[in-house]
Amino acid sequence: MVSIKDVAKEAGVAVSTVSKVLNSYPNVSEATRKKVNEAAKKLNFVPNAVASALSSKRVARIAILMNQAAQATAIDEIDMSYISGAIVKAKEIGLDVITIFYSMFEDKPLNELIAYLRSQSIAGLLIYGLSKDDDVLIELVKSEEFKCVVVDADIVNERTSCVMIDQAQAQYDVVNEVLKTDSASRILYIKGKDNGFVTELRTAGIKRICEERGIELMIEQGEFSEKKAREITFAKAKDCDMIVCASDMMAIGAMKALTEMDIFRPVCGFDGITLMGYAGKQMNTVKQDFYNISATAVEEIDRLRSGETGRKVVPEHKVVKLQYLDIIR
Amino acid sequence: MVSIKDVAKEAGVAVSTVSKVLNSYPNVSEATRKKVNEAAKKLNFVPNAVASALSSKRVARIAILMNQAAQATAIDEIDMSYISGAIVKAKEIGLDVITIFYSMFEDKPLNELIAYLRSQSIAGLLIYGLSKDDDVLIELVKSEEFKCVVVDADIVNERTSCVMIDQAQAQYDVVNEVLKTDSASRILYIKGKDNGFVTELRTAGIKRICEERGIELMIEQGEFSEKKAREITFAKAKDCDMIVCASDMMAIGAMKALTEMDIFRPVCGFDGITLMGYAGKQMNTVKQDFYNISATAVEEIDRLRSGETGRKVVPEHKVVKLQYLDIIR
DNA sequence: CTGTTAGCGCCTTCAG
DNA sequence: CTGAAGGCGCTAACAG
Repeated sequence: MVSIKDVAKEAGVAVSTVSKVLNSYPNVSEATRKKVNEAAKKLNFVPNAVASALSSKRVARIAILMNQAAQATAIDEIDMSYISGAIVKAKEIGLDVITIFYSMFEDKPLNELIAYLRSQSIAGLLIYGLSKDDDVLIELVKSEEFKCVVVDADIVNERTSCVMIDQAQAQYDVVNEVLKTDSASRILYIKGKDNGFVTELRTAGIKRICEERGIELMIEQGEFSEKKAREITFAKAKDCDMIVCASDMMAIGAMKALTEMDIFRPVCGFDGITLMGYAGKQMNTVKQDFYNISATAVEEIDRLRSGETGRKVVPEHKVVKLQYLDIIR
Repeated sequence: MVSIKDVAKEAGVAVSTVSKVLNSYPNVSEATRKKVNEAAKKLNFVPNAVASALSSKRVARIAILMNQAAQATAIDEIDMSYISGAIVKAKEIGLDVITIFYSMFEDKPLNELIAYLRSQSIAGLLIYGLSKDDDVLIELVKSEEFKCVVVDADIVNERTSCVMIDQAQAQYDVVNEVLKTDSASRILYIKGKDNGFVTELRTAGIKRICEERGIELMIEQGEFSEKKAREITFAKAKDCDMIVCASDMMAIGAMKALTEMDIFRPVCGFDGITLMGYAGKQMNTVKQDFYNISATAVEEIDRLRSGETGRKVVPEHKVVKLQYLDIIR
């Protein structure tokens, strides 16, 4: 392995000078800068990021914490978008990224998690898919041991920002959109798990529009589960004239049930995943841009790293109509 | 930050002794071992993996190279399984993992990629989704600059292993399975892109079974694209009595076309993704266990790291019948 | 069995 | 503007 020392020798300068060139310090003459660069190129020198981090005590390493089961699921599209958005943006900014599934620390106590993260010289955490049940993780965030950015959970403190769309408004908007083409007097709303951070927010959104329009609202708890939504739809669809679901997977379940029952009700989902196209011919949904949300989260962690204090970031959302033909590529 | 030195002082021993305890060297008395551990716990000491790596020159860091577009797709389930399988197994073995999308190095020359990997002290590479067009990556593997494990591409050399199921046999098996319940005299085979490493292998599999059974075979190139498969099906389905696709996405396209045409043909896919359940009521497929394939790949890279030479690893495959009800959870 | 002593490769004052 | 020297936190001979 060719080191900074070899480059120094080759260029006929001191190692410190090479280091300065590498880190583009201002006070180096153009002549020596050139000499050093040429020597580096000639020797095919590659700086060692590990040594650099150790020496400078400047770690630019963040961890992506995901709530991913070992089992693959059909909604991995969301997680995958989160991951790639984060990784690409992080590389752009010059941050090193490691991905961690928090199922790997399932029964482990908080201090073990912290120890692992510290041993890995993690400077910041990006947390996805958090629910109110994840005590250890929530403690972790609240401990303010690390700079954190939490996606889709409303936690903010000195060292923690959160990134989430305006859930209530989004739920309002998607229903508003459907009501432009379909009328409703009784809506069946299949909400998410009570331990989800977004459940109440979305529920508030649909409540508001129903009140405004004088629409009757039946709320059921679908656990974010396709199967549960399917069952609920079987039981309740006949009593309503529109079905609104707090997630795409539940919307798919509802759609399948309607197909089997052979009745029609407008249905809308929430996440805007490609998979929606397979559920039926057409469906309204909030289109969340997970890739960009994740990129935003990385920018936010960078901001925290530079000493700024935590805040709430609210990306834009859109409402779209997904149809089968949209997704054929 | 509390370091090994602080622990040494607290325990009243030398730093080297602490180091030995940490790395569980044999020649340390039980008494001092205990002293050190207590001191470490008391000071809440966490070893610095970066420093350790630098000092020992023993880097246990691998990179996952993925061919993932920025755009999310419906088949992310596969990539996600690959990623989680690799990360979980790597943590088990004690390997550090970073994920890289090779789209990030799209137009960059080989040496830049190598420089990046070297700067990150990468000891081994896990490569997924490689096609024959990826010249730079193939060069990278052939350069033997890093230990590599390539998934689903038949490249082996001194420092490179590959992991892939027996593609020909799998394609044979799935058709064989369908033929147990449906007879066919003319099969439409929608194969993958010619630049794919598995395309010819799978094609060989179906050719063999058709020859054995005296079944006529029509082969079309579907580019692994749902849309293309759909078009092909529209054009050719009437001339055949069974459709076999070299990927699930193409099978879904074929299924959709059949539905629209309102005709029935047995269809089979290849990957066994959940999404298949949305395409139709029932479909045969090769069930690849991506999670475990990826875990196997990590084990293989660990083996290479320990000095063994490259080889080909062939995991088991299964044939299953996927139906909508299977996937409801 | 334990401690001393060099580094790993790089960064960073501080003199010159 | 450049170089010498002292670490960063840890490991690895080598003595003792």
